[in-house]
Amino acid sequence: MGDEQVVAPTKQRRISQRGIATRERILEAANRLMLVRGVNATTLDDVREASQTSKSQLYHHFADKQELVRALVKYRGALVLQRERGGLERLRSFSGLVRWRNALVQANSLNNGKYGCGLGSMAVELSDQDEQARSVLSETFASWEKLISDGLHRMRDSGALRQDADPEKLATGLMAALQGGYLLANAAHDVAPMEVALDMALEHIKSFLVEGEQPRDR
Amino acid sequence: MGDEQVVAPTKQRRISQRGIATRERILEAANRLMLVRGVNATTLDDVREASQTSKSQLYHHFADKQELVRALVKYRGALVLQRERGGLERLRSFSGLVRWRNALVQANSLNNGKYGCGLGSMAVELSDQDEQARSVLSETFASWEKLISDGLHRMRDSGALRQDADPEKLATGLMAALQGGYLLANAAHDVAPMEVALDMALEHIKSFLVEGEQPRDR
DNA sequence: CGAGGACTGGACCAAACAGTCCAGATGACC
DNA sequence: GGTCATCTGGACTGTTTGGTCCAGTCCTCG
Repeated sequence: MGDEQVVAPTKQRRISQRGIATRERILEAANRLMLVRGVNATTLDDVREASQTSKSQLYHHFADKQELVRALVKYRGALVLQRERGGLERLRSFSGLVRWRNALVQANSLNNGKYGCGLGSMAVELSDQDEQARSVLSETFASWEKLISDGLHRMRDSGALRQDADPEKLATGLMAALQGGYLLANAAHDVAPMEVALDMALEHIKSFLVEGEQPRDR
Repeated sequence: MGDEQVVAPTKQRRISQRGIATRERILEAANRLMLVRGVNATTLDDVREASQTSKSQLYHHFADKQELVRALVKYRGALVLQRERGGLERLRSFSGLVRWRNALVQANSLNNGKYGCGLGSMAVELSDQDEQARSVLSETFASWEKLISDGLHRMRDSGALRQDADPEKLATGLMAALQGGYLLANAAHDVAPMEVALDMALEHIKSFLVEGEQPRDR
């Protein structure tokens, strides 16, 4: 993580390395600020100051605030999917799911549950305000769920999961538990509800494990 | 429902019926607008116009926007708890839980999943912005969960639920599934994810039902 | 029925905000 | 190394926003 160029510029005009770097710097600052303050409570002057840029740079790289927000939606989506791909694309066993859970819980407990999920909070704030942003967010959630359901499919194919398990529904349930967990943890400033929620979802998946089957990987 | 005076005025100065009515009208308008646009995206002029009041009335009844928002948090909290008390305080069986689920799903499907939960969306928007609002929201969620866990306690006491079931954790999990379901349904503009999430949580509770026990009420 | 506080209408204000503009610096390509 | 588009600094603008003010009306209670 960190330096990769996660989102390509939109327009097909010539673009310099310096330009790319500035654009990235703006997005990175917007990402940081809007995660803690929320999208609507963050002003362009906040972003300008935090990114050490000027008004003209903001408007050179983004048509207006809405475009910046939409770019941020894609930016965050790419970051989350990249991170989650790392934790999920080799998922083949229940214990892998537990490790994935632990990583999320640990990350969230570092801020005592604050801030919630970067995608979830944007979804709440933007869904009824920017149809295009909502649509991208919805697709991102779908991709995220697919990473999970692909893993569950692998588990089912390998015989770890029963044939009557429905990977898509299990993945949706797990994602809802995760998002609801983030939300409650944020309201409580305590990671505990997120743990309970994820454990419920994992317990539910566990109930579809083939009886007596033992986890196979390390 | 509709006309009950849900939230009492805060200050202990004399207050007339007309004043109460105006205050209520402002809160009702703020409630309506901020549900669809979000708190930060709704201006006081929006509220003033929608409530057919004037600037001076807004500031006569509320110190500033933050106070209005905090009053709204309590107002919505009282409304939700009132509604939920109706659906949950007589909860004694699993089928009662299913009826409760159906009511929520049906209500949400009327707007194709849009808008989400009035409390959940405020929690996301305000938790990192207004500590006092966060605290009230957190307590409201706790009260809501208690309505559920009280019902589960009754089920456990009556022998419907196994002794090793933990009503508090089950309630938290169910609440997380509900909130996550609202969030995903809002992003997808489709109630389906909420159904899947609630069904997962209900299935989980079901796994704690006493074997062979039949639902007893009508 | 009079006095004083609750309540209201709406003009007004200062600050914050998104967005514009242009002159100049930088970089890429011939 | 000349040319032209990309990129940048920052002053500027028009509007929106939260918030103030005051004159006047309504209501309550003695």
